[in-house]
Amino acid sequence: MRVFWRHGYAGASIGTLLEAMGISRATLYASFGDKENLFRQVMGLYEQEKTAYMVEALEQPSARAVAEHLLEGTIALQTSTADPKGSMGIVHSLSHAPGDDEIRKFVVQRGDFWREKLVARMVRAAEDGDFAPSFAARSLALTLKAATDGLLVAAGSGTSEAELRQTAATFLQMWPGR
Amino acid sequence: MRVFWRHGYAGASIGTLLEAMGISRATLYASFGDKENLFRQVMGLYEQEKTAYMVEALEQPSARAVAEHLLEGTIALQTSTADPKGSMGIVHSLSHAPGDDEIRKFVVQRGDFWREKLVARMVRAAEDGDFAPSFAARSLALTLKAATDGLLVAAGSGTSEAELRQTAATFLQMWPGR
DNA sequence: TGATTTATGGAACGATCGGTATACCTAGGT
DNA sequence: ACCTAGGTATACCGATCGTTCCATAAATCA
Repeated sequence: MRVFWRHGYAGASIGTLLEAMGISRATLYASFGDKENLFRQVMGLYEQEKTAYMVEALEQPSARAVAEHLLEGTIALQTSTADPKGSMGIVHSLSHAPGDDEIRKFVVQRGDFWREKLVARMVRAAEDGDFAPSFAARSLALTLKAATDGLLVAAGSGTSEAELRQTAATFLQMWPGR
Repeated sequence: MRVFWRHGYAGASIGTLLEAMGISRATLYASFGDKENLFRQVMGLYEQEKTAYMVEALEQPSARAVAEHLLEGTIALQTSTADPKGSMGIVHSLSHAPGDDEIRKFVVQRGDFWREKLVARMVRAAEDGDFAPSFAARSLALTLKAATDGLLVAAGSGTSEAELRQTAATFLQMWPGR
């Protein structure tokens, strides 16, 4: 997972994957079929292990709490010294190298799924009166998504955790109250 | 430029570049040296042709006007049918494929340059009293940068111009007044 | 013990990559 | 008429890629 995360699908060579997994070439192909199939299973592991905070965030009681939890989870994902920086999803959703087409579609589809979950949550928050009616629920969700994606891009280019936290705090300062 | 933009450095093969440029292999190597040098010159063209709106944005009279111009320019960059979606800078700043190291450093360095320009502009805006003193100028700049990067990520994954505009409008709605 | 599964190391495959070298062509200047 | 500069087409180089195949060794189990 970390090899794909760090180097991207095309940049992760079979040899590098074998070394990291500690198995032989034949075993990999017998167990996973091919590289693309392996990546799909890896994405499942990534969502399960690394983006569980998204589920928790959606369960928060208010729009602000959702935003707080989502931003905090995004930053926490960048604090591990063992894991690569940035987002595995974003890296692959932007990869338009020839041959990466199926991979890109797959990853974008996963991203769309979570985006719509967030939109739905903000629609409910609007009904709860969590923010002023002058704000469109869907747009507010997309703005929050853009903010977390922006943080992940910044993290991937080497921005420090402290600066990420300040950025997130400022975004929350801008976040509309009821 | 569009070949690098669409496919990324590693994904842009020499053959594809030759076809797009309409020259022969020997001419390319005689004129540009190697692929990396060609890319550096392409990045210069990109900044000059496609990101001129950043300079204009920094010249706007208020923090809000800067944000408006920056967001508008970011979205306008995504409206061309001839150009690829997303940002050439972001795509390459996240590419950690082996051999892309020098390219990544170069692009990240360009991004840092513009980020600091934006920070400096927001510091001046703070002195002008463009927003409440409870907001930190640097963090506000980073938040704006995160928002534009988030928009570019969304655009790269196929988000429509209409939704990008609504997202930008909502962000501006959140933007602090004086 | 003997049979079966599952792993291994290693060779080989066709394809593609960035980059180089060679031979030929053509327009312009003196 | 001749030389030169800069273009093209084409073949080739070594390296790396994902993938397949094969003979063999280790572990599992009736």
